[in-house]
Amino acid sequence: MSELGELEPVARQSTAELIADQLRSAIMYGVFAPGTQLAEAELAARFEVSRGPLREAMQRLVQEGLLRGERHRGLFVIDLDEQDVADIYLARLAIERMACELIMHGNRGEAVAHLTEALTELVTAAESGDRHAMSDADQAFHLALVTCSGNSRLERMAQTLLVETRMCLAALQDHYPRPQDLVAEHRILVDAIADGDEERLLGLIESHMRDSIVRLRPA
Amino acid sequence: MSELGELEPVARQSTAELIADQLRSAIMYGVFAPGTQLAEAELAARFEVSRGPLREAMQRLVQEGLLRGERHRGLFVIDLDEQDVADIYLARLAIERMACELIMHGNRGEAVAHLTEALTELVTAAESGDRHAMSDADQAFHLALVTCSGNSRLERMAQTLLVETRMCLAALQDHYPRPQDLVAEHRILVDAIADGDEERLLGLIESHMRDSIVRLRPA
DNA sequence: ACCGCGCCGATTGTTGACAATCATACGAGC
DNA sequence: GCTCGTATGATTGTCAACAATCGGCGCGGT
Repeated sequence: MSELGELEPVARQSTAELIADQLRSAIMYGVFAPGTQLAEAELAARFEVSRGPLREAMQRLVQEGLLRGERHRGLFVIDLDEQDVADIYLARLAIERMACELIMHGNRGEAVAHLTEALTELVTAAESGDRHAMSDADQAFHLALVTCSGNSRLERMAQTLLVETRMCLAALQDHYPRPQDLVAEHRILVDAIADGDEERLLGLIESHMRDSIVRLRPA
Repeated sequence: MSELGELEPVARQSTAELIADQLRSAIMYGVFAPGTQLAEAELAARFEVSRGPLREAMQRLVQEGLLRGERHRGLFVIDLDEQDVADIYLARLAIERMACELIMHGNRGEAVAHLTEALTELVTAAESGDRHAMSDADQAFHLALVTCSGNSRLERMAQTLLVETRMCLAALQDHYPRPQDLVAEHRILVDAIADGDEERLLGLIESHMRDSIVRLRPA
């Protein structure tokens, strides 16, 4: 074979991780609305596993902060108030700002490549007018941004925060910007990176987040 | 009774959370060195619970990134290389920097009060010369800093990062600054907050983290 | 009518047993 | 002598049953 280096250990996710991914996705898209109780028996039956692995998966989400547990009563999807919205976006700002700095002082070229691709997806979604697809692309863009920083801890944190962001959008009637504005907002980010203009980039990210907070304020 | 508002719901932690806290602490202090496998049967016997709750607790730590799982093989404490050290401190910088900003634009007085108390503990520890106590106080100070920001998500992230920080210190022969320097480093942070000098504060936090990275470099 | 009490179904918490997989040691074959 | 295949013990993954707790209902008392 031509290259031997790209051989990776065969991915073996644990059952708990598989289930956690599905649950996280369901929570993210609002399949389980905030405050909803997750009944063990019912979910276990649906996933066709026993309650053991399911409980392991749910404990992961508790640790992640997506579920809140009341002893002997059950696990519930967290509810998000205005304070949470602000907390989430400010935490994202902290993470993504650092990611931007790392990108600017790291492999900028690769980041531009990946983000340009993510931006293309966003444009496609915007043209389709599908809000769901736009949100997906938006989320993917920001995750790509953090991934490009090369800091796996930032990436993990961003992942959770993006899920919570999506919960806000689902819960708060999706106060989303116009498609063309959404694209423009992200394009200028890529441009700033490509131009190597760190100061501008950091200002843009900050506006991006702070604007989102006020946009979602009058829930 | 004089005040009724301070009544809190009786704390009912789940068994998984209790166990997770103990395990996290053990990992943090290096009781389980990086790379060590956590044997279920042995730990379950030690905690005097069955493997069920123990596994739930361990899944929490996996989600937290403190354990790495290999299917059908077991769970292992993550190992930390030089890259991880940098990742951890830069992630901390992201979090704590934002915490500083929130404090400066929020309830500065309360923050100064809490941090001054934490600083006092640090001084006491420094005077005792006990490295362990100094690390504890150092960690408590930084956690207090993030807690004062009032952002629970930042707080949760900081908690995990501080555990990892401690792992670095334990693994890398505790390349720790001199006691008086440690105290000074933190005192100027409190001073900057008290003075309301945000720019200085942010610069200090950044130095604090970046210096730590280079200090731990020649492992 | 209202409050307290106790019962009952339902759900969560926990356990021990069973199945599947892995790591190691041993022996056969080349 | 080395490699490959196999048996074995140990550990993880999964499950179904048991125990404990919760929420709601009805009953009796005041």
